[in-house]
Amino acid sequence: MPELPEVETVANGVNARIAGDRIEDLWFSSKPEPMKTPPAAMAKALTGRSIERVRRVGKHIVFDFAPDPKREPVQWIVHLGMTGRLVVVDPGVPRPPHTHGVLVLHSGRELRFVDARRFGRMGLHLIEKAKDEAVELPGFRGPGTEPLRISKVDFRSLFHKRRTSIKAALLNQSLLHGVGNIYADEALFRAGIRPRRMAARLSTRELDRLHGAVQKVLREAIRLGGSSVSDYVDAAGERGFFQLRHFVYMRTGQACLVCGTPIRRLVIAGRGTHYCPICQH
DNA sequence: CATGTTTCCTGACAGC
DNA sequence: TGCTGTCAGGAAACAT
Repeated sequence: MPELPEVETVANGVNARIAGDRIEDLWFSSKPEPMKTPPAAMAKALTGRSIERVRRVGKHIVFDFAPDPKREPVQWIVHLGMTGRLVVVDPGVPRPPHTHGVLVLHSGRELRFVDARRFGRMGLHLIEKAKDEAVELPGFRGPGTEPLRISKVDFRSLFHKRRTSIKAALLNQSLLHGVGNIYADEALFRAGIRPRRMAARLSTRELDRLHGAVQKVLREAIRLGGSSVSDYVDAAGERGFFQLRHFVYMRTGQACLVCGTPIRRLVIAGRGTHYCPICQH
């Protein structure tokens, strides 16, 4: 499931392959769920555009285009949801099932959005002024704060009044953007904090430890190409390796890698939550 | 406003 | 073998 490290890996991979290419043609499936913007409007706005850069903002993938004085500035935004894939393929490769969007590029290659479960989204963002950070497309949530850039002080103030569990707060994208279920569990383990603790009751020291753990775990995961837990692959179809470094996620009943105690599972905010009852307090 | 719960989807898997 | 039921979860929509 794509969280910040997986989305970053995909965005960088797509960028490396198609930056500078031009959109010649577009195709979209008839499934309404993945479309934040009607397909006809997306096709009209994007045909002929030159792709300047592809980058990650939060869990969103943002496509920036070369300025065109005759046309309104736009961005194309893709969210991978649970099972979404964005892959660049050479001409002639058969389209797999659950393909919902295809950009046919000038080079002949295709950028495809494939998503079995249809939790992913594609949409157009009309911009008046080019904005570097914000994703304000109606229907797409604002970016919250980038966890890799937030300072210790800002991190503390994000959570210190929240009367909910720290796990739920970490998953709240209007606070921190990009942390999902895997990295919330892994960061809480590394910080030695139980997921059910109320955010507002954490000490400054604990919040500082969590700040460090979130950044460390995300950086390490980016370095390893993300976690391939279900079917995640990057833009070249390669799996990541961070799943080999998981201490708790999906390890219910298995021995804690630090103390040997069986890992426990509970449900918080509707998500499976994994922790060590000895290492985390 | 803040927080909790339900819903959308299909593939994988367990159990019979 | 093939069916049924359960589970996985990001985030919008809805409820409290």
